[in-house]
Amino acid sequence: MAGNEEGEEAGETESDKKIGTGRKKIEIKKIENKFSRKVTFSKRRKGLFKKTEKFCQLTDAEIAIIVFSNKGRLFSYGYPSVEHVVNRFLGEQCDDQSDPFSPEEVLEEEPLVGGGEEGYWFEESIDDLDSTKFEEYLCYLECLRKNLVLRVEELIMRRTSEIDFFGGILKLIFHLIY
Amino acid sequence: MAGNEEGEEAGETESDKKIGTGRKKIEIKKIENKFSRKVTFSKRRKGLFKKTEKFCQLTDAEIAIIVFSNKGRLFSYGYPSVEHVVNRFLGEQCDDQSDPFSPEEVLEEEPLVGGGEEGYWFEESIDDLDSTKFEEYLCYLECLRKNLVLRVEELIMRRTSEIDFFGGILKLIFHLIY
DNA sequence: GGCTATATATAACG
DNA sequence: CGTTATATATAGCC
Repeated sequence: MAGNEEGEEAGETESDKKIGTGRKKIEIKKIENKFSRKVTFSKRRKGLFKKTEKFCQLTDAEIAIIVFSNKGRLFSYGYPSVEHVVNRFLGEQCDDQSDPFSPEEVLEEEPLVGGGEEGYWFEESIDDLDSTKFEEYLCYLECLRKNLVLRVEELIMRRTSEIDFFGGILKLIFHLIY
Repeated sequence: MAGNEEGEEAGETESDKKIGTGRKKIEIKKIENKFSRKVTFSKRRKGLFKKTEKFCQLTDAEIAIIVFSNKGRLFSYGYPSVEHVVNRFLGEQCDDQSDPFSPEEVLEEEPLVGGGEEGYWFEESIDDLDSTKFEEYLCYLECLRKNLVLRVEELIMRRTSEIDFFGGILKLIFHLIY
């Protein structure tokens, strides 16, 4: 209330009423001044991450936020973790929720191969393996190929956008070889 | 200025001065009431995404934000795209960008495995194969895994554009399984 | 980094 | 979903 437009003249007898410093509305365009941009980046990034944190604490949502400054520095925050959310995101790519397909999870679970979590990553040559390990290893390779075929076919079947398709493939690859 | 403490009694002759509705400070804990949580989720998500957009427009940063509501709905925003940033993020995980690799073509050539053009696509169970074929098949699977690992690592090392990266992966997959 | 005035986001309500 | 009081974020300056 009582906003006298511009003139800020005379009669400033209040001692604890600092004037002349305040904020202006800025337009949302790239800040050209390098230094100002850096300052704004720092301040707003801090605010953004803080807001992000509050958001997921309040709403119990899973979230990932990844930022690269134009200088290339990486900042990220995630709940429960960036990787978790990113993986879930990549997994969702091949299975749209508007699709009345069977709602079973496609990625994200199943060891895929009989090797358990650690997988089979043998440094030795095949000859060094005893027959049991060898059989397991063979099964692993078998499963690798089969899963590859199945998953790729599955992905092809569904009509997702190209980029989604590729994202799913990438997730698949990592899942299978590591 | 002129904030009369509490008493808001009498003399409310201004017609366009609604009183009595305002906001309280809330504590940052999971909102237990399901409906309130949903409302807060919607409002804050909107605000968060808006802020995110302004942030990257002002500072020219690359950003990805991915949200899953506790009901499982996915929301995301990215500049230049979620996928781009996520991939850059995944790339950073294993290798720092200060590496100027040679720009030679990675894909497009080499049969990759000793199986010849037709590949090995066995319908029969392993037991039905004679020992020679079995060994060949084993070798094929071996090579499949090794090539997968090598190629993916190779692709990750090099900083090619996103679409090239995915395109390469896709070609690789088809090459390996068909 | 801290400060202050102002712009923005948003809780409680209709 | 619109409104309004209030909490928060932050531009400009130190």
